[in-house]
Amino acid sequence: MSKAAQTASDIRRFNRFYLPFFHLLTQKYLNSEYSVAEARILYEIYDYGKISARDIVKTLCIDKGYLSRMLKKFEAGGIVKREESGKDSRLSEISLTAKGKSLTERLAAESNLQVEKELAGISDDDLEKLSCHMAEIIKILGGGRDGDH
Amino acid sequence: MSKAAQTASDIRRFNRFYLPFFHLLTQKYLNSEYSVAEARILYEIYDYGKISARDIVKTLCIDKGYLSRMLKKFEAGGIVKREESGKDSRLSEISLTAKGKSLTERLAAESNLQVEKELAGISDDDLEKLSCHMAEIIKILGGGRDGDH
DNA sequence: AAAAACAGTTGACAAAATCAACTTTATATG
DNA sequence: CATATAAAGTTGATTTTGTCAACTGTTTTT
Repeated sequence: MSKAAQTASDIRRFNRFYLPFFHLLTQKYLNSEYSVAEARILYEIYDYGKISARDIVKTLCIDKGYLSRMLKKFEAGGIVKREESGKDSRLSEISLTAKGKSLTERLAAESNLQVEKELAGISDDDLEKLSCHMAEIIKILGGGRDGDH
Repeated sequence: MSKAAQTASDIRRFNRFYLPFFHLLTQKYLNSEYSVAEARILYEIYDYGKISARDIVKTLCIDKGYLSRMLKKFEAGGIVKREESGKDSRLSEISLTAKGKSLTERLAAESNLQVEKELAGISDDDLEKLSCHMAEIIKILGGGRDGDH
């Protein structure tokens, strides 16, 4: 068995433990009234400030029709706003309203709290190690850009 | 900010990187004709050899009606079989047929291959480290039972 | 023996996601 | 320039996925 095959097996074992541990297999986002897909879209817009639907489709790999409807719903709810892009009138610049920003921040905070709950009983020392191991994994797999919220 | 809150934030950053990296946010299982939920059920039965619907519901946290239908479909497809439990006639002992076993093994193999593909270009040394970091995370979070396939 | 709890099935329904057709605007090619 | 081609986004139809509650038959509790 190759090293890569062995590692793949280890990774899958990790996934089988890790995903259910943090409830990462559900479709509702936490206790909230939003789906995971919706939350991801909100985070994406939050991260970029201004972004086109096209780019959301690309980075999140979701159907453009599906996204279109969600954005419509968000707009109706006063969560996102759209302005025509000056250059290309097909594109719209999507951004969060003040309400949308605070909603997204609230969701992030709740998500953090939810994760925090699972960490109860773990020593500060081990928590530190946890962070390090994760950072190392990201480094090895080639990540490490993008900010947090 | 508490250590736990800081760690929660790190974990969420990890998740945002890790989940899309291994395509863990989709509902279709790989290229296969099975959903993630179906694959998880198959793995569960595979792991236990014989298991009741009740226990699948408990460990996977899915709706029993939903499961009932999936099992019906699996049975119709010759993938699982059910026998009445001797003791309690309400329960049925669910197990995989030979066909179901080879299907599950095929899915696992494909999943492994899929993961392996993402590992291309990483040195054996780093792969080793990857496995270690993951094992450490599992240890810290309190896991470490169950086998692999 | 009656009541309560449990395993599983089914029907009705809601939510999530996909697919293809279509409109409008921009870009490429002759 | 003109026409073809492609891209961004919208919409309708449909499928897939998941939820909820009612119901049947069985076991356990009291």
